This record gives sequence, structure tokens and C-alpha cells, in this order.
Amino acid sequence: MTLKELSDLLGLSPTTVSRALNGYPEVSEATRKRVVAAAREHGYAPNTRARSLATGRAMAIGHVIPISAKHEMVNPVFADFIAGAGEVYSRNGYDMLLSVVPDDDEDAAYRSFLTKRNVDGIILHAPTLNDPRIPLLNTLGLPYVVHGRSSDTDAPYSWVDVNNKRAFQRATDFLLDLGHRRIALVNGLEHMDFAIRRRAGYEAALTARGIPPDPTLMYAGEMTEAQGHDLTRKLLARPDPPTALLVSSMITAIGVRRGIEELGLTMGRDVSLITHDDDLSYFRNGADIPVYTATRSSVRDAGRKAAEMLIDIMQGRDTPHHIMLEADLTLGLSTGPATRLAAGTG
Amino acid sequence: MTLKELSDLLGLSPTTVSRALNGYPEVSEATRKRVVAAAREHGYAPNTRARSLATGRAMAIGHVIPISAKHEMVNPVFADFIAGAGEVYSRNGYDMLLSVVPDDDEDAAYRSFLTKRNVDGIILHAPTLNDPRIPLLNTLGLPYVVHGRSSDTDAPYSWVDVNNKRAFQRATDFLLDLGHRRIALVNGLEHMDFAIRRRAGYEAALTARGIPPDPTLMYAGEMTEAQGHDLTRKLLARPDPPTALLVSSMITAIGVRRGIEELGLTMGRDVSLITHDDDLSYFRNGADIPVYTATRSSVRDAGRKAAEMLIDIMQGRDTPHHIMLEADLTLGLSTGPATRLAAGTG
DNA sequence: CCGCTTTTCCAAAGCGCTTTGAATATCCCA
DNA sequence: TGGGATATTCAAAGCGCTTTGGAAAAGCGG
Repeated sequence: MTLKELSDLLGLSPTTVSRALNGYPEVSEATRKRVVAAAREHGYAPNTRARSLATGRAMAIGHVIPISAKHEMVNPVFADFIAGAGEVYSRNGYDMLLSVVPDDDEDAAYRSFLTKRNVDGIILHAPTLNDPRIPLLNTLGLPYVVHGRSSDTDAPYSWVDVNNKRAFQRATDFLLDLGHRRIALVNGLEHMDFAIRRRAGYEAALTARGIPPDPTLMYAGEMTEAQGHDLTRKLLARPDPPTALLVSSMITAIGVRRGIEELGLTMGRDVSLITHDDDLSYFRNGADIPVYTATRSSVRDAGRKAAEMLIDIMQGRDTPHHIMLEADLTLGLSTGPATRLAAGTG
Repeated sequence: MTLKELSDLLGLSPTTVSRALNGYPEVSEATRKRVVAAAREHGYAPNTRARSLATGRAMAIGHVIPISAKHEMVNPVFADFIAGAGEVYSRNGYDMLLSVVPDDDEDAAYRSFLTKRNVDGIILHAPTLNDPRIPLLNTLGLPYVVHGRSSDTDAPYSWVDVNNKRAFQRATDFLLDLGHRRIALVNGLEHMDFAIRRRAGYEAALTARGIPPDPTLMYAGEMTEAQGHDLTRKLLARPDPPTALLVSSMITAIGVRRGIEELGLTMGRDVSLITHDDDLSYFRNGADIPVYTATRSSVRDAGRKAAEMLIDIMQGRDTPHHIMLEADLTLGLSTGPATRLAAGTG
């Protein structure tokens, strides 16, 4: 069913039917009712392609999902972020276009969004230090919002981010308060902006207490379960093992825990652990006390906020273009005073 | 840059330029070269919306991501499935359109794909017993492929699925061979088709050895970490605890393991565990012996296969429209003979 | 009842591409 | 050298919608 068919059916011109459906004032309320009813009855909806050709707007928002070319790894937080964003898109009549590309030719994906004109805006994921995609998007001229920030970047851009530095500073402080002095950092890849900020928070907390950060206690890499495990085994095998670990991902934390328990140690007693928790639906803590003490911030909520911001920008609304989310520090069972392990080994 | 501008630039008609770029034979090789070079130089790519309006093909494939309205849960395997499918789409010039909707009005999303004509085909996720979406899609007339199957459905449809029944039958058999007799099944929601088939495999293996399936050992629910944990605690607190658990998801298995170890028991010695492993990138086992004995089948690979099948169908190629993937049974550290626990409790 | 404004509707152009049908240029061989 | 076949190119229509500019209908005060 096309607009023409529907208008023939109603004995009206396509113009009138179009206006009636799009809520223009130049059509009487009576005919509008009639048109809307007929459209519903015959299941008419305008052909997206024709409409967006005529209007110049694609009514779609693009996401580029980079796949680590080396490790074929897909970031597990994407699913929840996209769930949040998608919710907002649906409510506002936008489609979500996903482009899955190896992370070494992401640029092409953005350019193609522009040349093919199939999206009106873009969400940029997983920004790195001085991310080259930001100047690229600025030259392309497509509205976009970054999920995260990019340190050392001059160019202006809109973003939604968690206060990663403060979160990890607070977490480290908390561990220090518990008496821990050797605290390991198990972080994401070091060119990732969130990892940089988390490290900054961690180092700031240590330095504030006069403890020089120990590079051998700091790890940066892919956040898989296996990495968490292997690394923990290595760290705890040292003559001077850390008494606490600060971890950047729930999935890595699970591996860390496995490593701890394989050694017959108990998390929260022998070794403390704080993890960042993106509040992924399938890892959500039950009603009782959380297993992991965590810096928690819902990535799904970030998705919603980023989507809303982007839509605002595309509609020219002059909203604040930065949203800083504060992570909760939620107390769980994985942390405890450092004394016991210190006593055990000392 | 539009086609017209490019053709003016070249002193050719839009027709010729279009044909040159689309590889039609009615254009001399010399001009084709010239056109292609100019297009590349000026960064010309046809406007998707105009092109698909003219051709009638959207060059996009739709996925509906249902969010459990009750639990706000997003299926963690989606990310990897989509990564696999997206890879194939990119290679073939298709876009991926995602529609995130609460799972109680999914139908509307499919209908809207049709009326808005913004996709050429659909991938159907997470089919249930006698899934109503299959007849719906058959009436809509859009090509589609189901990731999974739908038991008790008469209507024909194309699918890519894992042989869930055989996988769980083999896994159960393996546990039986190890001497286990009380084997718990921790399954997904019972209206999900994969859960039904896995249970069928589990029951078939038991029955074949004359062991009547015990309904109190069979659980069906959301596959979260917390559920796995809570359930395990309950099961192991029974006077007649199971000596082994067969679990439908890696994430649940992690919770199960937590439950086991909280009781001071050791997985693989005191309690055995086999899980289904979708080979998600961030849970991938390292090079050494896997932690979990598992029925393993890459969901990313399933995504690739489903995408290829759908594209074949859309192009009218008469390929086989069913692909049954066999899961590996990979031996890990989480399984062992039943004797010890039996000795301990008996 | 007339001339004016306001309301309501419509014809036609145009968005940027593909594709049909026709026109022109080129070729080959008698 | 001419005429038919073949290789190139092009003009124009059309995909289904929105939107400009205008026409017809209705309302209104004098």
C-alpha cells in the first residue's frame, strides 16, 4: 500500500493524505481523522526510503562495532549499551544501524555513513587516548556523541561518560583505608581512555598517601576471564603478592576470583577485590549482599542518555552536551581488612 | 557529491556513470576506468536511500532484539551472534538494522519492517515452542532465517541451529559414564526451544539407562549468574544432593561454581559440572585445559552461517535452508567420577 | 450579495538513483 | 564504399514520498 493508493481510496490527493498523517495544520480535523483511520485499517506506513529521500533525513543512527582484529573480541558492554540506546531510538522513531568492522578500518565505516547518507547521527564507542575518530567525525560534519571521552584531544565533542577517575580513586582509597598497601590494578588496554582515567584515579589515591605506584603491580590488557585468572596466578605467586586487586571489568574479576580460589585463598578475607561493574543484566547482583565490592554504573543507562543527547543535538536543541555519570561504590563481600594476609605472609 | 554532479564533471550522462559503477556490460572499459577513478577521487558513493528507492531493495537486514519486559534482560549471546552476522553483511554490502523492543510487542517490530520497507530480510532470534512469529513472518512474506528452531511448528522455515538434543544427551551420557546418577539440569526458560531440546536430550540419556528423570532436579529460568548460584545452594542443601549439574549457559555456570565453592566443595571433585559454551569471546578458554567441561558451539559462527543463508535466500539461490551444527564435547576440569562424593555422603 | 481573508485542498516539482528504450558512433565485410 | 550488426552513450520515466505555490471553498463584515 502506497500513499497514492491510499489517497485514491480516500478520494483525496497524496498531498492532503501526507499532511494529515504528518500532523500539518493545513488539513481539517475531520479529514485527518478519516485519513488516520484509513491508514490504520489498511496498515499503511510510509516507505522509509522514499520518505527519507524526500526529507533528506534517514531517521537512523549509526553505531560502529569494532571487532578487535587480533583477538576477535567483541566488547561485552555493547549489548547493554545498545539495549539502552535502542529503547530511546524506538521511542523517537529512529532506527539503529550497526556496522561491524575490524577495528583497523573503522574510519571507512564512518566515511561510508556519510557518503551513503544512511544515518543522521553516530554514536562513537570506546574512545582512545587522542582518538583520531573525533577529528574525523568533526570534518565529516555528522552529529555524534561519544560514549566516553578522549584525553589529550583539543577538538570539541559531546560525550556521556562515567567519572572513571573518581570512581577508581575512591575504590583505591577504600582499600587503603582497609590497610591495604600493595594493591594491583588489572586494567583494560592502555590506549583506552577509560583505562587511562582509572589508572589516574588509582595512582592519585596512592600518591596522596605517599605510596609510589608500583608498575609491576599494574596490568593493562584485554578484559577476558582467562586474562584475569592468569594474571592473578602470577601476581599471587610473587614473593611480595598484592593484598588487594582493583579490576576494570566484572568478567575479568570472575577470572581473578578463580585464580584466588585455586590457591585455596578466600576472596574478601585473604585477598580483597574491587571491580568495576557495568551493571550488565545477566551479572546483576541478587537482592542480598553483592558478591563483589564494586564501582557500579549502569552502561544501559549510559546508552539511554547518549541516545537522548544525540537526538537533542540532531534536532538542534541546545542542551548540555556533556553528561558525567558518577559511579556508586557498592560494598560487597569481596573486600576486607588487609591484616590477615599480612599476618599470614609476614 | 551526487551522481549528477559526478556525471557533469565527467561530461557523461548519469546513466553511463551509474552503469559504469554498477558493472553493467554496456559501457566501454575505458570510460568505466575513468568513472571509477573519478568516483574514488571525489569520494562518491551512491545515496543509499535514493538507490534503494529506485531498486526496491533496502540492502539492509533486520534483527529484532527483544528485551525481557520483566527482567530487563538482554541475551548475552546476541553480541557475538551479531558480530558474526555483521561481518558477513559488511562483506556483501548489507547494513544491519537493529530494533530493540520489549518482548511483549515484538510483532509490531516485524510488521513495521514490512510496512516501512526498510529491510530486505530478517533474522529471528530465540525461537520458542510453537513460535507465533514464524507464521507471522510467513504471512508477511519477507525472507527470514531463524537462529534456532521451533518445536511443534508446522509452517516451513529456514534455520541454523545447534543440535542441542544430541549435545545434552552426550553430556548426560558422559556424566552417567562417570558414575553420576543424580544429575541436575539447570536450563533456560522452558518455553525456549533450545531449552526444550536440551531437556529432551538429558531425559533421553537418563531413560536409556533406566533412570527416571527427577523433576525436582530440573530447573528452568533466566540464565543469570545469580540464578545459578542460588539454585546450586538450594540443590546442594538437599539431603539427597545431585553429584553433577548440567547447565545451559556459561554465565549460569559461573554462578553454580560460586555456589559450589561457597560450601567448601571443589568443582570436578566433589561436584561435577558440564555447561553449554557459546564460545563467547570474553569467556574463551586459554590455551591450556579448559576450566569447564562443555558442549561447545560458536554462536558467532552460527551468526555467520545464518547471515550467509539469508543472503542466499534473498538472492534466490537454492541452497539448503537448514544447517545443523554439532556441538563439541570438550573435556575440562569441572568433571570427575561420582565415587568420591558418593563415598562422602553415603 | 460583494469583496476580502482564511481555511482546505491539490497539481506538480523534486529528492538521487536505476532502468527502459532509443539514438548515435563504431565496426566488419561484401 | 555502403549497409547491417555491434558497441556506446543518452534522454526520460519512475521509485514513493514531501513540499512549494496556487486554486477552490468557506467564512465574514459591511
